[in-house]
Order: sequence, then structure tokens, then C-alpha cells
Amino acid sequence: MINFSQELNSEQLQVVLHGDGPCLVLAGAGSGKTRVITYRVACLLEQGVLPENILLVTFTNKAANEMVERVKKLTNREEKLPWAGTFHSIGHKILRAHANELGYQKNFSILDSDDSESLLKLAAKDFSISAKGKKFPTAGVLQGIISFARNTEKTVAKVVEERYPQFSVFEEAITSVAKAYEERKKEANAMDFDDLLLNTLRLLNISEIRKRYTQQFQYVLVDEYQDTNKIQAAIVKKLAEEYKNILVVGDDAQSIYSFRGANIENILQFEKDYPQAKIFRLETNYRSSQEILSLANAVIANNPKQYKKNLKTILTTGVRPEFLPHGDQGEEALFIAGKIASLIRGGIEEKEIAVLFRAAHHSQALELELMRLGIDYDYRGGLRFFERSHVKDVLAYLRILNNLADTTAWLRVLMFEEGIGPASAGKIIDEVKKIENINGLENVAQALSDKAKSGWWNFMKIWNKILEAGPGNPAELVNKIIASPYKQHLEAEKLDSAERLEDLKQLAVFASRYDNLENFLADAALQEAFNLQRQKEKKDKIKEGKIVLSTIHQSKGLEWSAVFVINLSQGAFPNERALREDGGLEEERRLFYVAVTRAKKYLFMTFPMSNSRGNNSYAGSWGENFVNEPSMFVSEIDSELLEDKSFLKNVTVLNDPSEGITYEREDEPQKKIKPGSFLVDVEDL
DNA sequence: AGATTTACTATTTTT
DNA sequence: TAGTAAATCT
Repeated sequence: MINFSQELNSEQLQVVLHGDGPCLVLAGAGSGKTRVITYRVACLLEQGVLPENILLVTFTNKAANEMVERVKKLTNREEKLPWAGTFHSIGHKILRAHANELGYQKNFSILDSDDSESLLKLAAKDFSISAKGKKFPTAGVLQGIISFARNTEKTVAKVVEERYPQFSVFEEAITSVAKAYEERKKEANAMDFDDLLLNTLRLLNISEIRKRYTQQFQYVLVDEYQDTNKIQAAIVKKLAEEYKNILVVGDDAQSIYSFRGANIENILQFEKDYPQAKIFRLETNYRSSQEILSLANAVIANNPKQYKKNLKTILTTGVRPEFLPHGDQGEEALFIAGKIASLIRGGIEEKEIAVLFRAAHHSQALELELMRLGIDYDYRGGLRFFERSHVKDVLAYLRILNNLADTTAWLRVLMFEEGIGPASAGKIIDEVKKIENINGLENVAQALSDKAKSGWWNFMKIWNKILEAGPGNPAELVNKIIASPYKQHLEAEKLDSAERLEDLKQLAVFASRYDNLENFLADAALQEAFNLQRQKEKKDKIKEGKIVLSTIHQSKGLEWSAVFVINLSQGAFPNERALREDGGLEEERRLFYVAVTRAKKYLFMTFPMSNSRGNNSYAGSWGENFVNEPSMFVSEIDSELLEDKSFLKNVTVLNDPSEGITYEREDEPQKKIKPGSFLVDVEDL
């Protein structure tokens, strides 16, 4: 038996023991909400609830896997929770079982955002008109519009009107493109990420199917509820219909995904949907020191629309957070690298240190510096494994094998054959539609020009190699592709082909966990396999910890002893583009809140006063003006809360591009410095 | 016409 | 860097 009262505080215990019926848990940052859900699940299992009767929805598959592992340990059971995962992976599981009912074939493909963008491009081709010198939105923008519309249950026209008024002349055309896109997807027997949610909801509207699942899920638990959208909220509401044991956990102050249709109002709506809902508050912060928490509270207080929370903490370190301006990004990087080295010397473990930033490319200068100093880091901002182009190439071959109608997969593998461009690729795809099964591919060549034909036969060489493998063996399939002329293609085209081939061998290792192509492809698309692998890697390297570089979005739910939030200049953070959106400033502020509340003991906020020309940096660096202003969030912090008060109080950064920056502080006379001439405090290194 | 090469520009966040 | 538009090649 688990000794709950010993391992949980009284707030947490309430939820774990009494979380039946509809429950809304308002959990502040660092209040142990993951812990509460984990223990709640363990508690249910100990009460004899069967694993398959528990639905646990988390924000990432990784979070789900970690929770499941902890539950296993707590309860000393070997069995997994079969229904733990993201909305997308759970939706997919349900859809697999009932695809036919919605007019899909069971082997449907999942389109990631690149795939759907390329399909959209095809769909948009017929509609690309320009009006009054205005250009039709790019595929990326179209995707944003259509996806947002679907996730918020608004019409495309309405979204254009509200969020993209500059394209209002194209309202009708965009609506037509959206329709054409839907048709293309259906033809390709494919679903995009939004479909995984929308179609799940459609299935649950069929009463026999709904019954089957509502009767199964005695308990429904949802983490990060503040970041769910309308569709997701509707899905869980349906699934919990029978038993009404639905427990949602969230923090409105940490809602950072509204660009994806997430809706904080879901929390308010929950209370309306279940007027009898129990409301729990977790207001004790176990993570951060009082000093850090005060700073976080001071900033978030500027967001007027909020649940009132009264976060208490039990930790006081006496160390205040620091705000540290530097000359430019290079010096910022140098400082951070030096500080990290001294923190490590001071006894803080590498894995207890993180550097957080607003956008993936903000870390570039820092990465160079860390590499130079030989500090190893784990980078979470950039391309993930399954998003690398060569991995996607290989997956595309497998997708075709699994679903011959998969247009985007075809486009991908055909376009890099010499002699085949968009036109011939289109022709081939049309020909393939006429074919009954994969053996008929030989005949496609007839419709092609001589040049395209040679490209086609090159494709067929790879294809025939793939067919040597057993169809039920994903690992062998991957290995066949590595052994095919695709390898020569990589070697000819890419300078780093050796590394890429290594990746592909890794992919074969992932694949060996599967005996079924469909499941392998689905997990790859939903990033599930990758996360499992990452966990394994972590276990292997438990001793040689690395510091973490991450976007703030990806740092959600995590914590470190020391956290750097970098590039705190106006325009970079808050992000200039985000500010243009409705409610953008509030969301950026919540993002800042998330960033600083990741820190347990030490928080450093850094700010590059200038961007050197040619440096890959943000706002203001492009024209002549390369002087930054500090982030407005910093001015929302009472100087009493910071370490170096004098600096913050009197710094004035003036726009004087030719001369550099003029600044003033209490303890020094006015100083003028040209960009690039700043010196780093040697003590810090 | 369709494929390929070259020149140029713009970078938010993600299941 | 990577994705796109324009220019050039076949």
C-alpha cells in the first residue's frame, strides 16, 4: 500500500483521495500537479480499478510515459496503462478501430504539418490569384487559417476576418482552398493532426461507438487543461459522459498555446458544464524560492483576467534573481557559458541547469560559445528526429507501401529523382490512382516523357529493393532503403551524409520495436517512439548529465535548480509578431511566467543591449538600427526583487546606431559604448 | 513546357 | 539555413 499521507501534503491528498465525480484542480506553478495525477491514478489502481478503465490525457507523449513509469513504481505493477497519451495518440487509437465508419481505410496516413502544407499547396494551385497587387497567402499562412478555424469551430471566412484582415479580399478563394484541401486529404486516405481530433469527436457522436468508450472509461484525467482547445474539451466531455468521473488539472496563468486554438475559457466552461464540480486549489509551491516566486507573481499580476491564486512557498534562499544586460548576443553567450562553468564548479549538476529562450534560433550564439568551451548540452529547440528530412524521406517510402494513395509521400520521394519535377510527379500520382495494388507500378512509366521515365526507373530501383523485405517487418524495410540507391542519393547530395546514414540506422533500431508497419508509422508521426527512445537514452547516460537548452514552450512542466532566460529584449520577448495578435501580450506574459517558474533556486535573466550586424538575431537588427530595448516584462518587476537594483533603475538605452549605446547607472557616470566593445566581467569566468 | 540552377530573403511558439 | 521566386537550361 502507498502511504499517501506521508508523501503528499494535505492539499494534494484531498485530490488524490476525493477526486471522484467532476473535479477542477486549479494548480499553481510548481504545486506538484503531475505528482497529484500520478498518485491519483495509483490510488485508483490500488482500489481495484482496471488499467483499461482509466483514461489519462497529457500534453506530450513523453509526459504520459513518465507518469506511467511512476505509477508502475508506486503500485509495484508491471501492467501499463493502455489509455495514457496525448489527445492525438488517443484519438488515433480510437480512429484505427473505426476508420471505416468515417469513410477512411484502416491504413490511413497521418500528415504532419509539413505534409499538410504540401497538400495545401497543391490544393491552392488553382486558386492563386492576386488582387490589387496583394499576394495570395502562402501555404503556411493558409494552413494557419484553416487549422485555427477547425480547432475553434469557426468558419474560415470568420478567421480571415478576425485574424488575417490583410487577406480579406481572398476570403472566398481561401474558403475554396480549404474545401479542396479536405477533398485531397480524403483522396489520399490521410488525416492531418486536426483530423485526429475532429474525427474522434465525429466518431463519438455515433451513439453505439460513444457507448462503447464511455462505458469503458470509468475515470478520465486530463493534465494541462488550460491548453486544451474546444474540440479536445468536447472529446473528454463525451468520454466522461457515463461515469462523470472527470478530473481536469490546469493553471490559467500557464496557458501558452492559444496560437493553436487553446482556450483558457475551457476552465470556466468546465464549471458551467458541471455546476456540482468539486474545486480543488493547489497553492503551495514546492519548486521555487520565495524570491523567484515573488518576481513571477509581480509580472503575471499585470494580466487582468485571471483566477485569483495565492501561491505560498516553503523555500527561501536569500538569493534574488538577477537581470544582466550585456553588450550583444555574443557577450551574453560568453557570460552564460562562464556562469554555467562556475555553477558547475560550485557543485550544481549539469542536468540541474537550463537555458530557456523564446524562439529556437535565439540559442545560436550561445551554442557556439558552449561548443567552444566544451560544455555539452542537450538541445530541445530544434528539429526533432522524425522531422529530419532524410528520416522523413525513408518514412515516405514506407507510407507509400502502407497507403498507396498517400499523395504527399509520393511527392516527397519523386521530386528528388532527376528528371521529375512537380508536373511529372503529378502525372505519376494520377497514374497510381488507377492502380489496384503495388505490383502494378511498372506500368506507370508509359505515361511519362523520356526524361521523367529515367527518374521513374531510378525510383523503381529503390522500390524493388524495398519489396525484398517482408512487409510486416519495419526494421528490415528501413534497412533495405539504406541499402538501396537512396544511399547514393544521400551521399551525392548531402555533405553530412555519414551522419544522416547514422540517423537512419537509428531509425531501423526504433523500427525493430514494431512488428507492424502501420503502428510504426503512426508512432513516428505522433513522436511517440522517439520519446520512448529518449527515455532509454537518459537511463543509459544517467551519470553524464547535460545542461539543457530549450524553448520555453518545450520547458513546460519541467524544473531546474538554475535557469537562464535569455534574449530578453523588446521584440524578441515579448515577440514582436505575437504582440500583433489579439491577447498576444497577455500570452507572452504567461510565457514569461512559465519561463521564470521553471527555476528552483537561481534565476538569471539576460539581455543583449545590441545586435551586431550580420548576427542572426531579432527585431531591430535588420536595418541600421541595432540597439535593443530591454523587455517590457523586466520593467514590470519591482527593483526590490532583483539583485542589482542600481543598474536597472537608471539604465537608459538610447538609439544612436552610429555611436552604439549610451547608458547610465547610479554608481557610474554616463557611458558610451560601441557594439562589440563590451567586456565581460572576468570574475564571472 | 518542364526541370534545374541561382539569387535572395526572412526567421514564434507545436501535438 | 531553408524555402521561394526568378532566370536559365534542355
